[in-house]
Amino acid sequence: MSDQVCCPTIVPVLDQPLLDQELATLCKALSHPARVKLIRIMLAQSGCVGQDLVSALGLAQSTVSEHIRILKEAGLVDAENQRPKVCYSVNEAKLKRYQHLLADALG
Amino acid sequence: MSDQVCCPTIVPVLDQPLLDQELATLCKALSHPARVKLIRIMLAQSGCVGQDLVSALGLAQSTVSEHIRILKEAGLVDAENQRPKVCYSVNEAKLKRYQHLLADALG
DNA sequence: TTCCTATATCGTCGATAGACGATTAATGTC
DNA sequence: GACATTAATCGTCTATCGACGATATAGGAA
Repeated sequence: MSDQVCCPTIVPVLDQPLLDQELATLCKALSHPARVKLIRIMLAQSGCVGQDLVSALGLAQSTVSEHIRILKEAGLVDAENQRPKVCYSVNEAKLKRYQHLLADALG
Repeated sequence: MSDQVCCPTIVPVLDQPLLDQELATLCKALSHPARVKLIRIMLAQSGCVGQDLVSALGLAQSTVSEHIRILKEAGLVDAENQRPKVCYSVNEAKLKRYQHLLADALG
């Protein structure tokens, strides 16, 4: 048991493994600068075709596609098929949820 | 060049590689549930000794130490030496900066 | 049908993450 | 001095990430 100076009592912090996991997963999705930029671009123009994202990032098409996949998997990005193109856009609800979780967990 | 339906014009999104990187780095620090929980615990009791964190997480001491190191490296956690113990606490300023960055970049 | 375009997926590679046990370093205590 | 306690570091292992080129897939256009 630890003592006085810095933490006199051990506050029982609620175990919230699901929330910890959800927040961590969302953070992970944004843990790469390319993915942050993707979100910024999509927000700025309310949806964007993949080709333009490839140009904007200056990475290989397969690499950008993979970043988009990760964002979709986290629920942060939606894809609307307009064959042969695809329109990607930010899922605003998920973004809000993310910020809510953050505010909730981290004050 | 892409056309009409989903993104009529290509909005020139400001290149902000430093901000993208900073936000991504902070997100990465929180991209593991154990680290989210560490922050939650530290916030709940305004500082905490390592031993208690080890008990709370149920992971090996070396593993917890590594998670703490990552949080310190991101600037999210400060350590105050109280030999032989160490008191860890959340750097509130950095936390605020994180939320500010998020709000700024992601609306 | 035969191309062309746009996106997704596959396979590969090197780098990094995450876990652990063992060890080290720094103190306080006996 | 010998010992116990606490945290940091080291070494090792497996798993995952991030990049790329090559290929597959699905439509539209000629």
